[in-house]
Amino acid sequence: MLNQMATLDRVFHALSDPSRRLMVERLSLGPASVSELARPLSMSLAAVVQHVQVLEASGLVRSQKVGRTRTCSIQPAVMRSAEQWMADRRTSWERKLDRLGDYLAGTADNPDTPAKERQ
Amino acid sequence: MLNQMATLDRVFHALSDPSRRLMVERLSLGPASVSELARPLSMSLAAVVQHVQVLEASGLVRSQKVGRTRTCSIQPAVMRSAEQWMADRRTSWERKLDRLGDYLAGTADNPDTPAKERQ
DNA sequence: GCCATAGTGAAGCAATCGCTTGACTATCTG
DNA sequence: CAGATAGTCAAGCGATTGCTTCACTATGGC
Repeated sequence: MLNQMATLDRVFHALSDPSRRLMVERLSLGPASVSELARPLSMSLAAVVQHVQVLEASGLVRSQKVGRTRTCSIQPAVMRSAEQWMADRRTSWERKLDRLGDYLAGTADNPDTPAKERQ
Repeated sequence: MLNQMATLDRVFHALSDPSRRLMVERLSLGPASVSELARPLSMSLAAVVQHVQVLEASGLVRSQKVGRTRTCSIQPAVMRSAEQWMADRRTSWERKLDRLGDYLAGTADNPDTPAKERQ
């Protein structure tokens, strides 16, 4: 729960960069080498390697070197946990809105009901 | 699609900070003032205001000032679109893995099948 | 063996981040 | 009205980002 916090830091930070998101999009179609990831990116290969390191540190991507090429692939676990974090907060808020809607509908003909929310 | 990119930048960046995520968690329970958001955070009120501005610029949070207090609340739309982005990439990758599994299972007794993947 | 390919490591640099402080402005409350 | 509360604005500062360049080390194909 303490470490989970730092993981979410890294995952959201990793995804906050458009070049890194492009790499993830490419990798969602299948594994790729670093040079393959670099191809559409108009920046030095060294810069791409640094992006790969950020993705790898976040747990979103795993890579292994075979011969002289490093092949990267997606690791869906932490992606799912970041999704889950967002879904939990969002649905919590949306359920709250729904309950408020029900409350307002239920008290429309009974306006003297106290403002305290129902469970 | 061009603007969507920049929005995702801001949303993921906004969520990459633990203090801002804590604010979102608080807000998922219901609206709150800036001071309320500041309470558990051991930093100056000015810093909290800056965090609120980041959240607001991302579209995750909306706020309005009444009297001297600014009340913040969650705006679930962009949260959902960030979730969707992740889910799309993750499921694309997972479906790919599934097809690979099917392929390997289907050709277990027919190892001469070419390596090209099936559609 | 030679040369192109694929990556690594380190230094450096401008821009951005997260935060502080201090001065200031409203808005309530007694 | 006096003082506390809630927030705003701006300057500044150290740390981190996202790059670059240069030098270097494998590895692979002819």
